[in-house]
Amino acid sequence: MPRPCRESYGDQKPPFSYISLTAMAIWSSPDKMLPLSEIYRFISDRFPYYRHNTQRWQNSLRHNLSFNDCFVKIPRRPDRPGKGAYWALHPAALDMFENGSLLRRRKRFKLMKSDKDRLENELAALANMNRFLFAPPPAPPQPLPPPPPPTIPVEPLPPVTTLTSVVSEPPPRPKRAFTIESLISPDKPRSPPPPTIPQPPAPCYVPPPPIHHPQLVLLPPPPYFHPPQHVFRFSPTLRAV
DNA sequence: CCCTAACTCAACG
DNA sequence: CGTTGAGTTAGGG
Repeated sequence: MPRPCRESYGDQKPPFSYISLTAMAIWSSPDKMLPLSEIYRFISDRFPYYRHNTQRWQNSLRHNLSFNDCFVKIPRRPDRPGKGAYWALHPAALDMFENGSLLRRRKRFKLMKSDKDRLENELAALANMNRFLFAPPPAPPQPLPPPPPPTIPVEPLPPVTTLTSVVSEPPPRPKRAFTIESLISPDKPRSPPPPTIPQPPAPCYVPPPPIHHPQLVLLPPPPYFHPPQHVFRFSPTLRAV
C-alpha cells in the first residue's frame, strides 16, 4: 500500500467530516453541483464505512446541507426533472479547509444576514427565469381561444445586475489539503489530457470559453478582470462573517 | 480545560 | 427532501 488513495479506509470511518465528504462529492462533479442522491452515492461508493447505518448518516448529512451556509441549494430546471434540488458550494467557502483539517474547520462558514438575503433573491430570480425559459412547449393551437391558463405569478425580478453572479464557472482545483485528486481521479479519466497544441503566447488574460451549465441560465458574462481571483461570480460583496 | 464545530435524534411541513 | 431545534460528542487551541 505505497499509494493510499481511494478505498484505503476499508470499513474504518474515514477522517472526514460530513461537510468534507459533501464538498468532495460536489467538487468532483463536472458541473460542481449534485442532487442529494448523488452525494449519497459518491460517499458510499468510495467509503465502505458509509454503506451501513445509512439512515443515520444520511439524516446528518441533510442536516449539514441545510444548516451550513457553505452549501447552496440550486433550483432545478423544469425541463430537467428529478428528485430534489441540486447542491453546490458557496464560492466564498472554497477555502473552508485551508488549515488542512478535514475534521474540524477553524471556523464555521456563516453568511451575514444581508448576504444570505441577497443570495436568496438571486436564486429566486433564477427559478423564475427558469420557469420562463424552460417551460414546457405550449399546447397546440386550439380552435377557440383557450381560457387563460392559471398564469404563474411571476414576481418582479430583483435588479438584474446581480443575476450574473449566480452563473458559475468550474471552481479551481483545491489548493492544498483537500486530497480530492487521490479520491476521485483513479477511476475518473474525466478529462482526457488535452492535446498539447502549441498556443501563441497570450499577451494577457484570455477569458475562458462560455461555460456550459445544464442548470443555470447563462447570461452575458460580466467583464473579466486580469487574474481571475474567483471563478465564481457571485455578488462581489458576499462575505463570510 | 474550554470553546464550539460536528454529530445525532427527531419533529414537522 | 429539506428545515429546524435541542442535546451530546469531540477536535484542537
